[in-house]
Amino acid sequence: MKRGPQRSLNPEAVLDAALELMDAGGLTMRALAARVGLTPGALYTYFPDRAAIVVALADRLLGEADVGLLEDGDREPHERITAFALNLRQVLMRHPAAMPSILGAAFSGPVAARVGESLLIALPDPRASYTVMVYVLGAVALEAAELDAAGPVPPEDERIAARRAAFTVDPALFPRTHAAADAIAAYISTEQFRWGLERLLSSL
Amino acid sequence: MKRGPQRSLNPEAVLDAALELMDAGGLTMRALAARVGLTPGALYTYFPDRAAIVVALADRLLGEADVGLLEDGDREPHERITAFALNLRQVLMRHPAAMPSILGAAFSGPVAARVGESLLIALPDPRASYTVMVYVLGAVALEAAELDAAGPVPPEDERIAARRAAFTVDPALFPRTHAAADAIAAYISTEQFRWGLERLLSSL
DNA sequence: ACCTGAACACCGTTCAAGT
DNA sequence: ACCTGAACACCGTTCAAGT
Repeated sequence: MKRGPQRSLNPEAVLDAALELMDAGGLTMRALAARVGLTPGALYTYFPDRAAIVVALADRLLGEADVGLLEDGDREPHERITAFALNLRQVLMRHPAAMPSILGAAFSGPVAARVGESLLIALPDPRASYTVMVYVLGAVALEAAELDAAGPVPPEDERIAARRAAFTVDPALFPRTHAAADAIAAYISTEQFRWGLERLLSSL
Repeated sequence: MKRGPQRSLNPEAVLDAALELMDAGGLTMRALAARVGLTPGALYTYFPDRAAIVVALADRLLGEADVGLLEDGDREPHERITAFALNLRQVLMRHPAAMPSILGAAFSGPVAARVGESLLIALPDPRASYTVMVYVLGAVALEAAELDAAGPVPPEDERIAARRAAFTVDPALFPRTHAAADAIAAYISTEQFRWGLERLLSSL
């Protein structure tokens, strides 16, 4: 749905373009200006600086997660948290290049407060809530880190196969690592994510 | 131990200077060259590009953690892992500005293999090992993210007090968050880190 | 208020030329 | 092999001037 330079421009339209550029591997003020049909300097009418754009983008992405999953009264709390964690991981992995921004800005924005509150509904102990958030964001950060900045995200099974093929260690030096090669290749799998989350939740 | 331009320069000396610049909040090839008494172009004799310097730096930092803590046969596995996790957190928090690089490159370097192998000694199930690593790196990433890029890291109690003072949410909209303000301010505390880790380990 | 055009003070990287 | 000097192709941000 490319539209070229907009007739009437608003901050949301600028963010749309910024996200596309970030996904494509390079968000610069100059590229962003060109994308929305503006001169670089004109962007400063909409945002004070580049950092503000990145923060707004992070908050918007976090907002795409479905916090309603946490508040579904018909399901067990652990079930709700698992559903939300899987959903959040999926949402964030649609834009892996934005993950560093999420980590850098996640809990300052208005949407972060909404996520935190909903999490406390399902998991009233704040220490437990934060531990879950640490796990989810940590797992996604490590998963996103090994993706090419540019280009679409390959299917999970392809990424695992690529990890397995590329994996080599000296069996003499690292025997346990060598023996665990299959499991290590699958570190980024949904199954691993779910396994760790289940372990964690079972003690919270 | 400032020495100015070196007589004989090696890659390690370049990395020393690079780490200082990263801690100071800005690692650029030009600043790095000036720091070691070189012209920017000369750096490409030591490293192929800036990314290679960052990766080497990340691996070096990870190497400062004491993997021996994981292999101490006299102590319980969970005790060893706790000691190592606290040590790794401490080591990484000495250079918070390098944390994005750690996340971005942590498991490609040679030192990462050593850490992984040692972790498998204390925690033989690779899925469990990875879950611990996700927790530690996730917690440190979130803690490091809210620090100023430049300048030294303030003491933990000061950082918690600052978080508490800055914390405000609408009690009507976010009642649980409002009630948990003290615990939320302490999310970055050693106590919270230890609490989450203990919960996690108790089920692994 | 919104935007242009032009400038300022930077970047990373390359490369002929020197030693 | 190591390094300089100079250039190339970029950056983010500011600001007078226009509408």
